[in-house]
Amino acid sequence: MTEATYFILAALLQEPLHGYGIIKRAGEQSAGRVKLAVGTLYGALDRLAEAGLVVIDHEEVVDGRPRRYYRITDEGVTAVREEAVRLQQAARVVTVQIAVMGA
Amino acid sequence: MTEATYFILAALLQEPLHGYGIIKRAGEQSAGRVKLAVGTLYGALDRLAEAGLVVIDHEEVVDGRPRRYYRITDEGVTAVREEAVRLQQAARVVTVQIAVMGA
DNA sequence: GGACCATATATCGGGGTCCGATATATGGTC
DNA sequence: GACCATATATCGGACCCCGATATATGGTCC
Repeated sequence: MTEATYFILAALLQEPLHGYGIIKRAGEQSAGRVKLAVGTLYGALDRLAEAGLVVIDHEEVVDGRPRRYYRITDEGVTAVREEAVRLQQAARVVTVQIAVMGA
Repeated sequence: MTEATYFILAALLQEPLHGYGIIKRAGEQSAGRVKLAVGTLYGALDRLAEAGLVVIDHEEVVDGRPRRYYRITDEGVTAVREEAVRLQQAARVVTVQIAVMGA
């Protein structure tokens, strides 16, 4: 799983969001470090939807323009949880070694 | 930093290794999850060397074939340590939210 | 002896992903 | 009027991964 898809799924854990909302949420959750580009977002959302990790929750029309809300699926929650474990383990590989160096 | 470059740097933390040794070490450190492809390795090593995160430590000749040992630089150690922190924080973004969901 | 695998380096090309640029549209601020 | 935030969508360039391929040796297995 790429970093972009990971943060998209993470952004959707609380509630369904539309595209622009995902970008903002991902920025908030990472303290500004992650800035999803729009070109990244829509391509990644298409792939996630095809993989069944997200689905379209509902669509609204605001100011005459459509707004599409995406919802994470149970499968998506499982996938992002497993990825979090992998990231945690990857981080440990380095931190443990550096801790030993310092000792 | 991509996952491949991260695990290459992690593999070099203990001691200088040659290409094939890096592949094996990365596999060991990740309990078999990370399998660096050779095509990935040499391209990534070139980029890391250009960025100054690794340098060629020395070259040996074994059975008439050269064996090139790469060493991580201080800059490389700093970079991989910072990346470990980022991975840790990224993992937390998900684990904290899921913990709250369960509560 | 031949097949296969581990060791070992190197390159090439295809494919996937990221992301800035661009287009389009509205409403608010300065 | 200019600019920015909000909002969706697409395209192309750039970057990176990785399997395939080439080359070479030594060991194991049948």
